[in-house]
Amino acid sequence: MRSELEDAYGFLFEKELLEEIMEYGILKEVEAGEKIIEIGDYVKAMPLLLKGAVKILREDGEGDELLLYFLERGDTCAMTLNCCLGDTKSEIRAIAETDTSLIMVPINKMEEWTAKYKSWRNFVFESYHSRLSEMLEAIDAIAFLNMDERLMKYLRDKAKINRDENIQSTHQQIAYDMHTSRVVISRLLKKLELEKKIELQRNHIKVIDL
Amino acid sequence: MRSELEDAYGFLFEKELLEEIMEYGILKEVEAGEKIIEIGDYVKAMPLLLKGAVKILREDGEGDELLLYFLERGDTCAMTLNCCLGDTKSEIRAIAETDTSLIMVPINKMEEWTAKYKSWRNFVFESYHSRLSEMLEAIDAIAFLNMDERLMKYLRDKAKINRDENIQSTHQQIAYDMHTSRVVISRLLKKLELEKKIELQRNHIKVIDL
DNA sequence: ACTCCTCTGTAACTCTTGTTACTGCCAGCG
DNA sequence: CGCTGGCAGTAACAAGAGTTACAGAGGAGT
Repeated sequence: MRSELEDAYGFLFEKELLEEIMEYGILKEVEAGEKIIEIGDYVKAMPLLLKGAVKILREDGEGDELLLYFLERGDTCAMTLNCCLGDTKSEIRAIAETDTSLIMVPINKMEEWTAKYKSWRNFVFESYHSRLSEMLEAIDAIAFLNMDERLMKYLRDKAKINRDENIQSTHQQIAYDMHTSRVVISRLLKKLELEKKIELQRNHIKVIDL
Repeated sequence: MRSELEDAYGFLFEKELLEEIMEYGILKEVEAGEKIIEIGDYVKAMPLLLKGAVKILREDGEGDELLLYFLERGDTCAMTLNCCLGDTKSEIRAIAETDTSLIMVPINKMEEWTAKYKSWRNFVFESYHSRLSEMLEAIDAIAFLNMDERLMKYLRDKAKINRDENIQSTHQQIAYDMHTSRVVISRLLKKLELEKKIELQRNHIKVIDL
């Protein structure tokens, strides 16, 4: 845990802060696909990502989902931050995209560190900043792009986050993430293949035009 | 300025902080329709809303807009906050919805107060929280609602922010805010009128079903 | 090889939204 | 008074996305 923490956050935080994180944080390992936070959960700790990737989803009234963005090593969930401080329920769902390790930091420490460590304050602000930017990007995609462009963006993002141009997903899974239907995704994937931007195989998509 | 500041923020901030805001903040009055922040601007001060309302817009590549949310008295622009701290350009446009007064606080003070005043920290976090929530609401509207539902939500929001069920807008202005075309808005407004949810007159919409 | 189940491809149709084009209305102004 | 320009209503059509239905391909297990 120590070396992973230092790898991911060493250049950001002071030695004492790292020590405190080691002392009060709880290591949590999550497998790909496992749920980390559910909508409506009260969140009692804030996660710091050490390894892996997490996808953040929003849900509509009928239980259908929409992918907002991915988190990576060195990120934290600003939504959780919110919930911790405001003592409100989670408005999003977090699911491990790959096998993931994270450190759960109890809320009361957060308060303390915000007053005590400048580096922590900067981290928290920086984190909010990134998340707002990613929300804007999500809005741009939904509001300004057509489905085929959104799909291409989705595939690129996914390839990037997994560090692998080969994506192991079914069309149905993609459709869930993008809040549309399987048929639409199949149709557009075929179109993208004809445009030589991707290659299709069963349970497998290779992104060429990264 | 003092009484307005106390009205809007008195219950939030300590006396000393209010004094500091009075000392270092600059009062700015903006007329309805005037631009406050443009995309790409470097932001050197953070605004605290005393009076009026501000609309926050996002722009696509072609110069078309999309309304994200409104700010009211007691709000601040988390985006600006971001820009100040991160020294990055504004990613949004801010336009006065009504005649508005705001206090511009220089960035360097912000840093200082974050360390010094707990109430300021809470305010900043609370502000981020609200903005993230509003972004989520915006995403919900775009991703999950049909145009007619979005339009109704827009009209209700607008009536609320102006504290007036009578909206003085042309169909074209609404179309800009919602990133669609005038014809679509006219069509849907007519439909909403038939459903007795609104009443239409020239340059004027009355929201019945608030 | 056969079976079963999941995944993918495709056609045909509907619905919503966007586009183009034209008409008439109203207000302000010379 | 009539002209003009901005605004609103509407029709007709186009395009994109969602839906339903069905056929066939691929893989795992027997």
